[in-house]
Amino acid sequence: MESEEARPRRRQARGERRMSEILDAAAAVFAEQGYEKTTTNAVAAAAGISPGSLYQFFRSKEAVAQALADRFTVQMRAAHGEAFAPADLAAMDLDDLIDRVVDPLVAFNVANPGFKALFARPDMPPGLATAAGPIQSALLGRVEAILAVRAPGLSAPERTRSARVLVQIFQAMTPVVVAAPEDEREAEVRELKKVLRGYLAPLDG
Amino acid sequence: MESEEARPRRRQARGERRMSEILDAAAAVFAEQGYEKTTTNAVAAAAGISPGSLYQFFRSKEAVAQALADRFTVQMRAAHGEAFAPADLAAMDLDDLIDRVVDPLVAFNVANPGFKALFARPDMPPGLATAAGPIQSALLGRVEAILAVRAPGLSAPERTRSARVLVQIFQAMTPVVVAAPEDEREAEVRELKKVLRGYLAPLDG
Amino acid sequence: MESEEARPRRRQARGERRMSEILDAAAAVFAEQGYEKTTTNAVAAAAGISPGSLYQFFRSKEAVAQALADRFTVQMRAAHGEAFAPADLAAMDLDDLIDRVVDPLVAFNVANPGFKALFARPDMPPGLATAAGPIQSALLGRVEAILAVRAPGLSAPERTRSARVLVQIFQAMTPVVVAAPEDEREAEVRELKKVLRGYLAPLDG
Amino acid sequence: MESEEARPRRRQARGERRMSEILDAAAAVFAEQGYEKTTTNAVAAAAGISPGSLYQFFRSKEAVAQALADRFTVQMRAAHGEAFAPADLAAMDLDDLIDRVVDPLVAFNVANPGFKALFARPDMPPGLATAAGPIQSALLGRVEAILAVRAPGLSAPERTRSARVLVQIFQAMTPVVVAAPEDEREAEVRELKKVLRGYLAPLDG
DNA sequence: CATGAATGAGGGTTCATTCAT
DNA sequence: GATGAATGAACCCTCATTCAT
Repeated sequence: MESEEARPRRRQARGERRMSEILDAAAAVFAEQGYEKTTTNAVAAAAGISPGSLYQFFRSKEAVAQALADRFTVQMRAAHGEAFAPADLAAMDLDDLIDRVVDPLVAFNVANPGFKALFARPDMPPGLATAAGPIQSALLGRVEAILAVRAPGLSAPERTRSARVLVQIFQAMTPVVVAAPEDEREAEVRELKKVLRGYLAPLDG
Repeated sequence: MESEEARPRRRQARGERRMSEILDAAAAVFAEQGYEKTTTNAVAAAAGISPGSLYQFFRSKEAVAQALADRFTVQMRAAHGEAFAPADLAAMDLDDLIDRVVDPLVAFNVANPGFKALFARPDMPPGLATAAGPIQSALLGRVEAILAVRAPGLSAPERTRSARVLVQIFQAMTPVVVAAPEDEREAEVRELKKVLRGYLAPLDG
Repeated sequence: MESEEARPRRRQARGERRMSEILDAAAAVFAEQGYEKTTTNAVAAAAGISPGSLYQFFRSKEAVAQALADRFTVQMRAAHGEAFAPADLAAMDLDDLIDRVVDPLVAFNVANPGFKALFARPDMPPGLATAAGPIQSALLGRVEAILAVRAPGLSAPERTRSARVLVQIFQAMTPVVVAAPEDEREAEVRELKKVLRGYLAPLDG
Repeated sequence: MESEEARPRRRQARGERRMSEILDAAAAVFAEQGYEKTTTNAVAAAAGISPGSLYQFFRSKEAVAQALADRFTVQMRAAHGEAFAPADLAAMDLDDLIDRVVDPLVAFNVANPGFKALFARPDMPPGLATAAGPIQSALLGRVEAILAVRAPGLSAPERTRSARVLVQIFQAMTPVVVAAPEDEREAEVRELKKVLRGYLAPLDG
């Protein structure tokens, strides 16, 4: 028999797990079909549940995407967590710095092929307010923080713009890296880093 | 009354014009709504024709997108036509070269905001075979040609890869440039060029 | 070949006819199933068209109900049109007056069994703002006008209230009259008139 | 610990209480939303139980409505119980008689706003067989009994019909009375009584 | 060729009901 | 008995496409 406390917690745990499973399924389907062509029924089926059940956890298709994006944000933040510790940022070699930032991000993207489907949603009403918003800003903030240390000569607006450019580059090249066959991936990553270095080097104090 | 010969030709000419008008309308609607959210009826209405008529010229919505992409390819090719004339490529200053290539492309993208809606279609079934394929390869070929002249040390596969990287960068940053308010566009373009130069400089013979 | 003027008019005429057919079908289905249980697909099927076609004429199920209510209003107004001519209202015998008002209304309700399904929609959000609103106010206004002539002693608020009572009575008894087998209908109508007369006689100047 | 005999009885008592609570909740929700728009989950939530539990007491949504109607019938019967005691019916003043019958009924309706939601259900398949059936017949029988005393000249069928008319009137006007702001209620009730008296007076022996 | 009404499969979502715990 | 997650049929509505005129 369950203790009075254990029951709700277990219930909740089960719910959390289900939500997670649904998001896993959604990530897979979004990755394969894109956001618009993805059916909620397809997501439900991929999650092994009925369409009705999906709506017990998420109010709408959009809410699923939102939650998935949120989860990606959290996961990504965790994925490269200490990479941005400002402690040794100043002294580090530029190449090392780039490795430290890029490698976990690439690993994350490779491990989460559904990510890009939400990261760049093109069919959204207003210009930039996609579900990717939070993800983007998370990255942006960190890159800006790095620039503040490594390129102190930049004015605030310049720093913001440069950060945006770097994130943009990363976003642009990531799909190619992810889509590349495993044995070419390394080479693609090298190119990505070259681009970043080429842009960063002149700024680097 | 029309001559027996003139009639078909005129017919054809009228048809061409109609197709062009439809594509104009499609470009506008795609630009505003994105590919998936665009309805064929909306395109027909924007073109001032009936839905049935649209299907007299294009087999499907996809075919409209395809044709539009093709037209963009041709227009773009024309837009920067002689920029790639190999004559003086070898001797030119790198910054000048970049200007020569980038400026017309940017101008084209600014003038054709519908372009990017097809250029980066995320909801397409197979990995990369979007309607943008032809556009991309057109660009790719030219960039490769330039690299062949400016970076003769590169092996063929390296050249291909580098060209792809350059095109990728361009594609990634173009939407930002296009979306930027007019008075900031110049600055965005400068950043784009910085990125390209940063990547190209080490390769440049 | 159609004249330039005839074409749009004929088109429009066809559209009007279709709308009318849909409303006929809707009236039948509403009458049989009630508003909530009525399916738009059922209405379309009853009208001999596809679900999609229905939506070419009406934006939503609600819009169908609205249009039907409007049509009923117009038809009903026409049905007893001159019955309310104020000319001879003053001199007329009370029983005759009641006959003049009630008979056409009853005939209308018998001929339009779908009417009551919209006339008293219980599942609508706000208290009284159903599609029947206009119908009710149409009747109300006319009854008030009659009272102004026949019961000049009533104050304006009293007149309004009395009119509402009369309309209420009529609404309440109409479903019974309509549902009654043909050979009992006459008797039911007599009762209805008795009720009305019983309420009106003391007011009648 | 419960005695072997007490247990089942207590169980049953608890069950009765639960059922009653559910019906309370149902009455409230039906009153607010109407029958069709009311969800069983909403009723369960309002009753503070789970959807599954609701179905332990009632076979279906319809069964809940039925039981609620039954309970209303019983309550109403009790509410005006002795009002119909035939003892002094014959001698009573007509106005007094009406007061005696109407006042408790009005009070009951005011106190049970959910009543009317079931009393006049429009979306029911067959002509008249709504959940209100029993309620109606209960009232009907009593009114008929009164008429038998007060209007002995009426034939049996006439009596039945007249009773139905009276009940109909009452039903029609009750929603208005209930919905009226408190300070206008009295006036509405007066009108209702006027209607009833106007119809009854000629029949009254 | 043009038209635009017509089509109908399918999408997102709801809700009465069931069932494993 | 109680729970509440799970179910799945069905609803309203959209839109790419067709076809009679």
